[in-house]
Amino acid sequence: MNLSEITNGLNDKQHQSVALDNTQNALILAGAGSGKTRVLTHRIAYLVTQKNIHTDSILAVTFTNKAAAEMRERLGTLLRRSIQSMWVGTFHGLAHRLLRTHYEKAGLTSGFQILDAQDQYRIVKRLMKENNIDESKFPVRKVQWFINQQKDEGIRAQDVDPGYNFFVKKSLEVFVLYEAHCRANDLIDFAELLVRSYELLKNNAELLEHYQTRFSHILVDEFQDTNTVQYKWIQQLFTGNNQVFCVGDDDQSIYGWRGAKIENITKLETDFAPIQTIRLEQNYRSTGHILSASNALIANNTNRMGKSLWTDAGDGDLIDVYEARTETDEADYVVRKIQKLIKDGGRASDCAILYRSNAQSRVFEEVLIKYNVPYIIYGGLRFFERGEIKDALGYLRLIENTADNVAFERIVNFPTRGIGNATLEKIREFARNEHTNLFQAAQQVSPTLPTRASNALKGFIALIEQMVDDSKHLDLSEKVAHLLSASGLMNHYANDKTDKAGSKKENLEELISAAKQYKHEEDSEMNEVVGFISLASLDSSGDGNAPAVDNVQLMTIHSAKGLEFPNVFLGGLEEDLFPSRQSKDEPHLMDEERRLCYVGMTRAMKRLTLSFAVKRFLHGQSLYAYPSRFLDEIPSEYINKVKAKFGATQVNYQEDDIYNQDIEPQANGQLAVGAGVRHAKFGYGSVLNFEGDGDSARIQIKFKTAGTKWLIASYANLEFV
DNA sequence: GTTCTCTAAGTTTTT
DNA sequence: CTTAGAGAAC
Repeated sequence: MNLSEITNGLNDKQHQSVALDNTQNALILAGAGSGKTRVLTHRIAYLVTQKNIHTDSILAVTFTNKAAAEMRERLGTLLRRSIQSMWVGTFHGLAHRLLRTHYEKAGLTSGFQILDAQDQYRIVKRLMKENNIDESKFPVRKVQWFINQQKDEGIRAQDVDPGYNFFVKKSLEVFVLYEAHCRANDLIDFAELLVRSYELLKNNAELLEHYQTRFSHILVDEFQDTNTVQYKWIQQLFTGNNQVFCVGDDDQSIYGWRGAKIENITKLETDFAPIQTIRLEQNYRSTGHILSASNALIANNTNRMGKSLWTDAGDGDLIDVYEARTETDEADYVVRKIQKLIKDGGRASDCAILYRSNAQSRVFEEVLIKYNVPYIIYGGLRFFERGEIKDALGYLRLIENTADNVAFERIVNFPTRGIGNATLEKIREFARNEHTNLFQAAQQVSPTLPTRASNALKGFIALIEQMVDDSKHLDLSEKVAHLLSASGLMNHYANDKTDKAGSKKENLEELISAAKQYKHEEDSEMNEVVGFISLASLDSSGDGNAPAVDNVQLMTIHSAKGLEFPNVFLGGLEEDLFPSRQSKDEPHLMDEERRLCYVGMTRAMKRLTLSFAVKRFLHGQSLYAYPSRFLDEIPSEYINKVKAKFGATQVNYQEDDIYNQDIEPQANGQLAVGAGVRHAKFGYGSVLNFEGDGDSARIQIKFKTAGTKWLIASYANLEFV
């Protein structure tokens, strides 16, 4: 591969960044839509092909799994060679890898488990209860928050100065208990992954030196989102004999609430000196008005590093600002506009609806269903975070490692089998006194219990032992399938009357196929089951498969970062919602809200629509709201104001008459969007959406009486009418 | 010990 | 509007 292949189509600044001398540290201040990912991947390609840097010597860190996957893919096609051995991943993913490889030196056993936010919450809550700390005075969530905040700063419990703040004092008590509990049980929460791997290298000079020598080139994406520990992690690997290449944009820092420090970008210039700073300011994404409006908005922030984006793409359309009467009116306007775009030849997937908080998605969802517009929601409750999935994984974890106490607690009495709190408390006490795990404690305690409890517990122990035995020779997906039926989970959810749509059962079936699709890396530090379980904790999205059908995309602005769409609808621009109420009192929080708005607006390529509702139903009550201050900060010359005429949204719309809709039906044989179907239990309905074909197809159907559901073709037994 | 019903409290963003 | 928790009835 020659140089021109790599630098082809890059502008001057991009070219300069990519082809910097390989002994040079660099900070690339890359504005929204300035080709940041491109520069990063081409830089790696340049190093590998032009400077003969081995792929093993490259460490590339991103913030999200999505970004890491994208980078891997782009590099694969660009380099046309295996990048297997290259360390590309998220901070958390790479830290995890370090800990798995050197678990002993990190003070862990090979079976250590990752705690997700929910697991952590449960543990903090139980510790507080056991130690009589009043939850009403010290909310669990706040204490959990406090603990994570310290850890994001790299601060251990013993290093916290309680001062005279009573809340801090109490939280610190819990922090101490929590740390002891995690150490005793081999538990690693998200923040701990980073702190522990940082300490691992700090305390093992040879190990640190090994990685310092190995990684001659360290590349970091989204540098403005790094927190203190992440910064120290990078700094520690840097010796001056290797090079860093950091890409970031201070105007897009939106994770301050999670401990991210924008200042880290400025600190780079001293801590990694000499470092060359290059600004990428040409925007290739948005048209002129959108860009000017975004520039004007962000100019209201203080302490910017300074940067002004420009484009030669022309002015484009004005930004529509819609004044809705209510949140339903807002959604109605947005969805009908999307329908019109589709009718005029646009694609649904070219449209994105963005919002500040997840709760706002519901109204949009309802209206999209009403108008039969296919959609997909990102975020919200993620696949691997669903209760039924965590139950199943609990069994998988316990079978893999009976010492897994978190898993034990979760499933010992689920589905219910007569093991109550009284019994559990005895098991816990025994485990504490004898320094053993809960499963072993249960084995010891069971004969001493009253008959009923004893039998119940013995039954559970036998069940797990049997499952361990049975699944020895099964592969991963067979294991999952087996445990679902043997544990009684599948049966439980199949008979669950509260699960009206049967979606929990479907999710469990989905878990089997997720296990089937899981690709385990041969040279991994983990076995297949542990690898799968870790994936479930670290990559909560779970939806690896892209939507097969053309869908409108709904997500929070946070999850839209790094993405772009031809048509963006940004809703809920009201004071106290966006900017959020919690950010009002603190100028630096307000600045972050503004950056968030800036990120949202700069996702748009061709058309941007902003909207706000005069009256909004939120938190169970209707409130009148003022338009967001951000709207006032956009000069009126870029804006086209749209207002609801009274009655304008009263459409002559018939529930069942999907043929009156503005949607082009998509078809795959008999299976077609809009096709009428009959289901034995749910009755008549029409197809809204589908993925895949044949028996494995998943079909979304709006039933006349039973609501909207996703069904699997092979189970649903549909009759086309 | 389990299940049902009622009340109260909390609601930004995510690896 | 949701969800978690308490209390009562089985």
